[in-house]
Amino acid sequence: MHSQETACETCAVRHRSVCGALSDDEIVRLNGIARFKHFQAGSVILRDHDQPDYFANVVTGVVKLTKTLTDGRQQIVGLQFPSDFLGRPFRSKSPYFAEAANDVTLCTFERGQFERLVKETPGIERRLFEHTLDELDAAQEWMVLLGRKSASEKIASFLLMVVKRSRLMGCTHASAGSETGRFDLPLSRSEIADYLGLTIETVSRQITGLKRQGVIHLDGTRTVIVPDVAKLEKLAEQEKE
Amino acid sequence: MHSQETACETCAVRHRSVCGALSDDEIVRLNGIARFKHFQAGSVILRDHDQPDYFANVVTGVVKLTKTLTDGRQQIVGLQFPSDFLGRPFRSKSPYFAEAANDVTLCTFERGQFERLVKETPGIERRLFEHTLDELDAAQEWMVLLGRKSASEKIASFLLMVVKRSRLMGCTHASAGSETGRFDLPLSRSEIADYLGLTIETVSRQITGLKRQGVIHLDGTRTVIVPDVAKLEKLAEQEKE
DNA sequence: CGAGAGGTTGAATGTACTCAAGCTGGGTGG
DNA sequence: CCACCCAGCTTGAGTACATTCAACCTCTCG
Repeated sequence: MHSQETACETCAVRHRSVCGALSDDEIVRLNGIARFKHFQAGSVILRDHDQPDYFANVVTGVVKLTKTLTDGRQQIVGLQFPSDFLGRPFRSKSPYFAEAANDVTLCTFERGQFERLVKETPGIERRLFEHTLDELDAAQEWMVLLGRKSASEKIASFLLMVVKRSRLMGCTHASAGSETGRFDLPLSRSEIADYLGLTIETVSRQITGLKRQGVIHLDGTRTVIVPDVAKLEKLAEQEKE
Repeated sequence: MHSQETACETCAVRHRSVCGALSDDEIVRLNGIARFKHFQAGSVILRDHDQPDYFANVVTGVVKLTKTLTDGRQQIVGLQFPSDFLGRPFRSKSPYFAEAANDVTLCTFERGQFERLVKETPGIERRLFEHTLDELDAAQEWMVLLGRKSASEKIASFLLMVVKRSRLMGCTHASAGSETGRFDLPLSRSEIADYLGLTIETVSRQITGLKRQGVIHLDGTRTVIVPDVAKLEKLAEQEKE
């Protein structure tokens, strides 16, 4: 892990991230306290119950947030994609463990400096609030998945979510009416299991099932091709309305 | 459901709710736009995908927030107790369906007026933000429960959560070292099932099990006595650390 | 007293889990 | 270059936990 200078003007996630709120001269100030940090897959970003010493935007890669029971059972309680914010403002202890799911680049802001900047720039706080609301929406949708969906619906919903988040960064193609997607899974089978409240074997079986049905194709074990996203949507059992 | 005047000075939840942020003269302004509304058990407070026309603090009773799949499966994604806030600021549509679990009193603020007040009183926005962070923490803890806990652990965790929330309003007694609790369940068996991702029969069996073990006593079907809270905690399988 | 909602209990079933073996592909060393 | 190793993944067989289906209980209300 090493740090380097940033350049907000050319930042790929600027408009989607909390920085989208800032005027040009505010960006200059932020630029002053921002540092890129790189993490390779699997490395720890934030220990639970620790006081984090920086906040961050995810620039590339995916960060997984996990909680663990005393006997070791794990649950992923959130995935942070590029443009998502990392860290709980106004909270001294992190409620979860944050880890790089694949290679990750963060745009970090030293805690004290960032908090000062937030105080002087009301637009940022509002933006942080909006991001927190998005996170809450995502968590509550996931509660429906965890509590009420079958294994196959869980897998379909998960793939769908990854398609949608990848699409934001431009990886899907609308071809002849039906949408097509091709993307890399940011998680291993066992991590998918921890995200969906399943075991690794069940995840594997369900993915194999979707492959047999022709709903997805696999290239290797991580790359997924979805010939018809609508078909996947039907299997995911969406929310009412 | 009917409305009536409020008196913030004597409000039981004032210091815990978002109003805790306000100075005396701000409270006077808020008092001007606040109206109590009563809902009897089972009545609809907020339809999903509707634009709500007011925000509210829960004053008494419990509000359940549910999401429903197209085929009717339900999941409760949140319970709002006295002092909790109801409504998503900066969002036009409610992501969930809100219903009075038991008889409920809300302290409501008409949408437009409240948004104006928030704009002029930065302390309120911060307070709303803090409440949203609490809600997010609760949601992510519940994800662990839904994804990774067994039926008996789920029931124990649920009872424990109700004990803790009831204790805040003063319903437990510390007697001779071990804590004792006596409280009414705000939910029916079938609602508990929808909160824990179980069926009503499983909920019933697990409660019977706890009763047989002597971990809880029942007075009627809704009133629970917990002779030793610590025993319940052991069965709930807490989070690490 | 009968009806009905909410709750409990029992028996059978099924979905996802556990345990175990086997496969695959990338990396290492002889 | 090939053999080997190992982690990650897949597949199979048997099991367990929660579900489903069904009957019955209990309390309240008309």
